[in-house]
Amino acid sequence: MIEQRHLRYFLALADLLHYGKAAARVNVAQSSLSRQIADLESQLGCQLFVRTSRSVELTSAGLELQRSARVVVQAMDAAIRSTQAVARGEKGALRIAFTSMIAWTGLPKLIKHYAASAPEVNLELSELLPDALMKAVQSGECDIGLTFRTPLQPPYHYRELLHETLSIALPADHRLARKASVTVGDLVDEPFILSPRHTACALFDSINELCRQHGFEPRVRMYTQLQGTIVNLVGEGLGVSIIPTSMSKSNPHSMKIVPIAEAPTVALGMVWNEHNANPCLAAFIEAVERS
Amino acid sequence: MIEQRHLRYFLALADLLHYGKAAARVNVAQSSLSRQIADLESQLGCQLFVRTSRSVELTSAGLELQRSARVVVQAMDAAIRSTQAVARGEKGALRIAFTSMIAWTGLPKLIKHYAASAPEVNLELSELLPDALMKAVQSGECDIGLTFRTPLQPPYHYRELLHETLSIALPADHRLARKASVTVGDLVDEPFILSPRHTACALFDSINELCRQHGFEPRVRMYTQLQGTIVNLVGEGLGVSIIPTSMSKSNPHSMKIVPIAEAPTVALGMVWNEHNANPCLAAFIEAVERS
DNA sequence: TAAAAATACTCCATAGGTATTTTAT
DNA sequence: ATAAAATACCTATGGAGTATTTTTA
Repeated sequence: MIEQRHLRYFLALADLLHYGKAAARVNVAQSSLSRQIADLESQLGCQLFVRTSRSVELTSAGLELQRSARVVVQAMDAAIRSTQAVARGEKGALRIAFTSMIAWTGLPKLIKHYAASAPEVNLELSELLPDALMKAVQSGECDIGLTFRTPLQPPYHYRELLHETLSIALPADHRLARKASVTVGDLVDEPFILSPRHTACALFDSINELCRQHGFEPRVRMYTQLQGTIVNLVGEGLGVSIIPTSMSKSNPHSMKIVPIAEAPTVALGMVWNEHNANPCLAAFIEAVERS
Repeated sequence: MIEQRHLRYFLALADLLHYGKAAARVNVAQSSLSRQIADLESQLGCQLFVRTSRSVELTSAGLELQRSARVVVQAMDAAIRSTQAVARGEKGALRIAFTSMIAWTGLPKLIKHYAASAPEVNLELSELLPDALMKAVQSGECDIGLTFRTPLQPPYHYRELLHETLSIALPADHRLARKASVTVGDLVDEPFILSPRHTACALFDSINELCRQHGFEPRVRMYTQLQGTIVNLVGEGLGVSIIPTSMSKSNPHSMKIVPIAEAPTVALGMVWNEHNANPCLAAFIEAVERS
């Protein structure tokens, strides 16, 4: 059977046209090269070289093999490289799911940083609500989820990436918006617009805790899943809310954003399944740890 | 070092996803295949399969290798095939030289026959005068020469392919053209138009011999190298000639062609150098022998 | 005669085979 | 309990090395 070895030896000899030098190039003794070339010729059933004791020349068949053997060894080289690149997570596809509000936080920067470090990885992004996102991570439909803090059991993992501060969001023409300072305590009796607990558990609990510290339970007039929708509804004057500060970018003119004295935060991070064998996932996690 | 063997075994396993069946396909024991795959994985430095005792599955790296390894083995296959095709003279280039008059004889049919049997061989045809043709064969500028009979010493060879009968060529309005029958003897005192001896030795000698049999030496009024030119000059009434009969096709209306009783012929054939290593040459000679 | 390819001979690494063990269902 | 992969162990092919012979310019 003709092996890569035969072709490598052959190419060295075809290039140098000297058994001794060609043998040195491929790091074997002259006799070994001689026998491998003879073996190759006998397997092909034709002469590849015309040799005298003073010169070695390619036959036309040899010339043809030189051309085509180069293709073979290059293909082998490329196969090894690309396979290793895939195994290292430098090539392939990574499916990232994120809750819609993530797009307004610092996480896009993180994805951008990863994308620059892995230019041959195709990213498939999908926007999902937090509970659908967890299902997607669990089912393997996506490799990484970017969402609110979510305590998980193995084989699922959560890794915290950043904290978003929370701010009070008031309609621009709200009576409180004219006051010099507003605190969470001022929101007693105000109608809240929030995401349901199952949609954004960590955020919901933070807000609830905050209100309880000021001695009241928020009166929730509307529940809606997307943070972007909350911002719009507040802007329309339908209520107040406590939102991740960066969400204010979404609708800056119709709202007043008031920082909160206690500087409460909501934690954001990534979730994944440790049994997910996509090498790009490990590379992603590593890239995130380095940045 | 990763060899073709590794890839062939890998492709079998990637295809069948079962060590026993894959081993059977490549005709080795299950244990051999198992160790070769393990060796391949260790040389690549990555897992190619996820195996349990009940199932074998490709990893993403394995999937990439399956794609790229197929390319490698196909390239190897193609390299072997094309090299052997060149060695058998089924692929490559054959440089054929011929004296101009050959184009009017039966030899084009022979070239056509060969060309059909060797569709991947590029033919490079060149028209040369007989002496230039011999030089081209000797220098290796061309592989085959089609010309008049030429006795040669090794390493050069002449092989006779066909005999062209000779005919008397008269201008259509010549006084002899009106006679019921014409023989070579009638050409005494007529001005001949011939090729110089060095240009078409065999033809020149045949004509001379013919005239001598009729008791005269031809009076050559004009020498010109190309047979086509002779035919035209005869047509113009500048003299008579004895030409290969098939040349009459070149200028049929202004000439009278008269068969010669003795049916003399001029021999045509091919010449080549036995040291010429172009495999297409051997294939050509063989094709000519078969036809 | 001298440079270089081919060959003779030896050694040992490893591909391949058989038999057995391990593993997960 | 069973199917299937991995492993242990053995054999022998053949790749590689050294030394020598052959070849031809």
